[in-house]
Amino acid sequence: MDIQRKDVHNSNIPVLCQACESRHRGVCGALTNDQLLQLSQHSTRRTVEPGTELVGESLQTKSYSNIISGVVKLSKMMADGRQQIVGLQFAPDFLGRPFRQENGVSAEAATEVKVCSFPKASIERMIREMPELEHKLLEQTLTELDEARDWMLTLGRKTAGEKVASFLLLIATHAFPDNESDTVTYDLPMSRTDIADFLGLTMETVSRQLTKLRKEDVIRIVNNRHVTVPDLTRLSERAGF
Amino acid sequence: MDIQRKDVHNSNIPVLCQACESRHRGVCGALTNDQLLQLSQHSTRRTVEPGTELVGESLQTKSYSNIISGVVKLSKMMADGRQQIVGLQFAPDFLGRPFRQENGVSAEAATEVKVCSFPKASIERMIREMPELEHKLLEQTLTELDEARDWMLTLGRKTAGEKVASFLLLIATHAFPDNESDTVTYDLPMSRTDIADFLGLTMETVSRQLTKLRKEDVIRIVNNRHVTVPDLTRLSERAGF
DNA sequence: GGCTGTCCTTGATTCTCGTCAAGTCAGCCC
DNA sequence: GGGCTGACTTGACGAGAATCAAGGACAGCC
Repeated sequence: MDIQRKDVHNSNIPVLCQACESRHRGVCGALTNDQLLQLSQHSTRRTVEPGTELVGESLQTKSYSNIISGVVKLSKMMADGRQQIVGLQFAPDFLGRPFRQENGVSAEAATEVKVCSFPKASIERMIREMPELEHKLLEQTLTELDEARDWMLTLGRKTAGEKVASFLLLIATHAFPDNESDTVTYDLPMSRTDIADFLGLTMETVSRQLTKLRKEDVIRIVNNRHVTVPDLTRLSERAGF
Repeated sequence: MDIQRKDVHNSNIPVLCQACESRHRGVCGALTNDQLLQLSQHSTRRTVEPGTELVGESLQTKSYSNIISGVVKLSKMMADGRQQIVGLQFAPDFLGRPFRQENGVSAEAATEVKVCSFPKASIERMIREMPELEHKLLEQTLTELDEARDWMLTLGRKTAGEKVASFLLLIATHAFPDNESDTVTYDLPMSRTDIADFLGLTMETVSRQLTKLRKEDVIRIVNNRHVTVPDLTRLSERAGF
């Protein structure tokens, strides 16, 4: 009976949304099935290649998106070309700056990324009608602010070695948020150049520090991207904790 | 008549709130006079000396505050004592991390600071009842996130000289948000050590860069703290813009 | 197989900023 | 006045990361 009820229940949920993380951990969790249905009629799903610009400084934001899978990098650039990645976003994060145009931040797919996009107007109307949706947004924004401040400590006060270890640790924890074990394997979502832009270093320094960690068996790397951390505690000591 | 009406109108506003910036640009703007009255009955005003800890990692947050005047610094510290200031807050900012305990950030008065504090429970109840209040909080949080990301670019990619100029510019624009003229005079709200902790530098480097800017007449300094910027455009070029 | 381009690593050198150590200056107390 | 303190400045030196320059490793392509 219970199972049947659940089936009936699920049948009200738009097909697109049925397996979507955003319904659980993301902002869509604030919506009723009816609202979800209504929104899903205006939403479009797409898969984009690494390097695709999702929110540009030029490209005016006409829509918001949920990240279904993949990693998006947010970056800022100076007039002379110096670049800094100011945040990474993972599924099921909400992408877009409500109530204001993006403050000189551009968003680009770091890996292959699946997104679900809605028109700006639909979301803004729903926000006004559904305080619970705004609450979810506030929660996510506060989390992003905490993460930004953690990273400021990394940028301002850590050595190159600690920075690289901090990055490896960040990816490890975000790729497997519920990981219990002390060992973990994953693919780096970005190039050495991107890592350098995230850490405020040069590509060469990142490479040297990775080599150092590899030689001291804190990590193992195959194919430049595939990383194994045999002992997360040891990595986290290297990160300055 | 109009004047009279305004007087009557004002008489409903709690005395404490009548001249308070938070009612205009801050979160209290979301409240009706009745709600303001209700809240003000539980609120306390106090003035604290520079150096006072307002939100500690130890000290559990039992209350939220509005900053009435002065500057508050938010900082994070590593196990070995390295410190990074991750944000500055000015009147009429809201102080405190809703819905969660502070994520290892401590808040300390940089200057003499006046705050208006309310019990955690009162605010959280009002947030549930008043979506408009939550909206204000979201607005402030988004602004803080933008500022944090701007600062990440400064920390990660600017030279010592550009960092110090960026700091002087930040204070100039926050001290006089509506300044039209190209010249401005103000007091630095913090010591060289604090500035260094904000910029990810050492005290000595900050001092040398200030001297350099002074010798090249980009700024003038008297009494270590009192700064005059004769030409904001020139300062902002030095900051990397 | 060789060719090309991209991404990454490694080495040599330079330079910015941190470290360590004096030295200056204003305020304060006696 | 003299000495003390704390905040800041200045100088000499060195370490760590940037820069400049080759040199692999690997995939795609002919």
